Amino acid sequence: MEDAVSTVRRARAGGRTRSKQAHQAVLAAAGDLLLELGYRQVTIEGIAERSGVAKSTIYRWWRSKGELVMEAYAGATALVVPEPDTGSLEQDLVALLANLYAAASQPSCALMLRGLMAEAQLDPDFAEAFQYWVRGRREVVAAVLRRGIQRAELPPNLDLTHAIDLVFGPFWYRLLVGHAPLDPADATAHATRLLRGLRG
Amino acid sequence: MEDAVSTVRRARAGGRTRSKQAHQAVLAAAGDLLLELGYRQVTIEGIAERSGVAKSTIYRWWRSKGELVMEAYAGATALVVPEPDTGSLEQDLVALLANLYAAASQPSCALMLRGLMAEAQLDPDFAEAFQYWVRGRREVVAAVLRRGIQRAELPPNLDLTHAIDLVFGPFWYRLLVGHAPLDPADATAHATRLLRGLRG
Amino acid sequence: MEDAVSTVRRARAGGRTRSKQAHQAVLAAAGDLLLELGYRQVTIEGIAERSGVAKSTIYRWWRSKGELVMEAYAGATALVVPEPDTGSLEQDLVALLANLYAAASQPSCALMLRGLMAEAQLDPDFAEAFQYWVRGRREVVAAVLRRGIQRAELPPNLDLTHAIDLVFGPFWYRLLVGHAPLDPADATAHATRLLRGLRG
Amino acid sequence: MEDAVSTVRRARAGGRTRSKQAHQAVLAAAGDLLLELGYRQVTIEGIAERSGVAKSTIYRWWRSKGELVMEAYAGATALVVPEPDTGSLEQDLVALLANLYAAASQPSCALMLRGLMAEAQLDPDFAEAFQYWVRGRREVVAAVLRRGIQRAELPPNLDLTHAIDLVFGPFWYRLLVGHAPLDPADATAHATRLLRGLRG
DNA sequence: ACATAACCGAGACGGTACGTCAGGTCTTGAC
DNA sequence: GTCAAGACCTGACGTACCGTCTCGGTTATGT
Repeated sequence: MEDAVSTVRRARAGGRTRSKQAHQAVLAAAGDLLLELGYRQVTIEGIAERSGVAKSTIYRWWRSKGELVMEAYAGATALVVPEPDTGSLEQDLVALLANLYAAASQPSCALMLRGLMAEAQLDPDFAEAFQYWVRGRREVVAAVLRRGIQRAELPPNLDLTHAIDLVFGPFWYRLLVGHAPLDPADATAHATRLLRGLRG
Repeated sequence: MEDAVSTVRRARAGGRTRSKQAHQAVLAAAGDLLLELGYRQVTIEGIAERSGVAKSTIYRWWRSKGELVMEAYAGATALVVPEPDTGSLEQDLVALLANLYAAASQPSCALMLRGLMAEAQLDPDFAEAFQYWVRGRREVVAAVLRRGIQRAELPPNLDLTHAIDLVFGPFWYRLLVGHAPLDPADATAHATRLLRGLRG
Repeated sequence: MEDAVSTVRRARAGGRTRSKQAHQAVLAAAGDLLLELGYRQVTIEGIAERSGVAKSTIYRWWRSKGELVMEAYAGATALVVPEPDTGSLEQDLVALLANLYAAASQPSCALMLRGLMAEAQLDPDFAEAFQYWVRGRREVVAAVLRRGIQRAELPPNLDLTHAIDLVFGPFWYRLLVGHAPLDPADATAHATRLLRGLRG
Repeated sequence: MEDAVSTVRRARAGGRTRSKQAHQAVLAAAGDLLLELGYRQVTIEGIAERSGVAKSTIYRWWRSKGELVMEAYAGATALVVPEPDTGSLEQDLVALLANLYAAASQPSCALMLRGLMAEAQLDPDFAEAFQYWVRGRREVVAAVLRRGIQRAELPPNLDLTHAIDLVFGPFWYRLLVGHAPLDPADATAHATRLLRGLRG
């Protein structure tokens, strides 16, 4: 993951190799500070100080705060939305949504997700990276839905894009607006209503 | 609307009256700059310069950029999502969503909405004002759905909160992530799928 | 004193009369704040708040902080340097200097004097008012010295201006630089050396 | 001189070296503006603009306007009052005072000195720096007087502090109050009267 | 083995905007 | 006509971070 985002930048031709230690320290410090302060209060300078890594070193490897935070978060979240495969579409969706809701119930995780979404609105460069990540999450759901189509649990002409929007949309909306809590218990209701809408 | 947000601050007891002119100039400048530059690039100093109003005067009436922008936007958007009442739940929803999608198709409007949502993630104070506004929008939909229940187009035990999330959630999600265009033509499909999900 | 500085400004022609109360409150507040905070920290706004008098009212009667402070201080200091007349030049000078040193030993008085001198350096308008006051003090010493000349204790061709500079100069210098304390006990030594210099 | 005031701040341990160019530009701009506008009208922002150096860089090296001006002036004035050594006390004093009066006759120099003295009254931190500088000037005079004592031109029990006050006091007093011009021709008279006072 | 080049720390630098403060002017309405 | 209240423009304040740029010093190759 790391490499995909920030390494493979120039062909090596001698010279000191990149310090894994500095790299880790930066990501760790970024993660810690995000949890402590929230996205906006986190600054590159703060991360530099906390991690003991020079500001210029950070700028060498990440172009912006958003990109850095993205990477700091990417590893952790890989586990969060594993692709379920229970044999039943409904159970798959329930599992998936339950996972999602559970993750977002952790305040730290919720804060990060909200900060990332905010940054994506404000920084076009970061938006691209963020969208790339989102597409990955969407693909997981797409796979589940495709299996549902194969099993004839869903109509073959289903508009996948819209369908996936119905999975993630209400979740993000509630996460971002905060008008109601994100209770993992709601995952089942969400999934049920969702399925009814998708089935012709 | 304006008054609800920033006036009624202290009862008049002598003193020069607040300049309507300055107030308007600030909101106008804020609106213009938002369209030109996008949320992040807009600064209080820029607004002050453009409007010819002193920075301190701006800070007297608005605590943050977000609050100001909120007010600048609130008036304009009041028209955008009027409550439809066609006699048919489906047509009401279609009208409502079509309006929503149409508004968001204007890049300027989309930019504003995204900026506001971002700010709400980053500034707790602003989040409150934003949520207040969002609740207003939600209430419009709630009224539509309640009429649907009265007409027995929807089950009486419908969870309104979840239902409204299904209306706004996919819309905002697509607006914020930008993985697919917000085509007003999709409003009908969205409404249809939605209704199927809501009807027991 | 007060009137000389700030009243007799416009011929009265009906209307509400000037509030003596406001006037006193301002001077009192100014005096208090000067002692509490020192010259620089005192602001017109602070005086307005403390005295309960409107800022605009203050500006109506005094053109600047310096002028106000000057007036606040003028009454009090009238007592400080009364003209001594003991019959002996030496004793007159000792009395005069002792008075001076004693006044400056009070921190509050020292602070005021230093603030006034500072303001005089920075504001030409105020400098004029300040110089007017200083000339009054100098005249007191001039009278003492003239009596000394009459009694033949001093040469008749004495340069009074230089002579008075020798009286006040070292005093102010020490007060302003603060390199050594202003001990009233030093007044005698100062007077003695002074006399020796003045006598041909 | 410069180093004593603002450099030798932290031992080099990596990091870009301080820009002599920026340093000089700031001092030059400060000097120019002082002459053009006078102490009070000079602002850090003005100096930043004139010098082309960022405000933050100025604040990095000087804590206040006074400190900066002090340094801007300190170098220039080092030459102004060199220690005279003519072999005769009287001639030494005359030379010294003539120098002093001549410097203060230049309006620019007078303005600076007055501004520095004012600032010293208003800012305790600056007062310390100013006093340090004053002590240096005093030490020059002390050396002259000590030679006078060695040559038995002055009594051995002379109170040096008071003596030096008599040298600088009347000078500063006249400079600050402005009741009479500072004519270099007066230096001789001043010195004469002074000596008479000091000699037992 | 040792030069080369990329790495890294420190931190100075020019910037931009921040949010605050006080100054001084003006307007309103009560007395 | 004076006064308290307080809105207003102005301008400077001192701070925080930004992203860039030297520095001096430290590794790992790769020849």
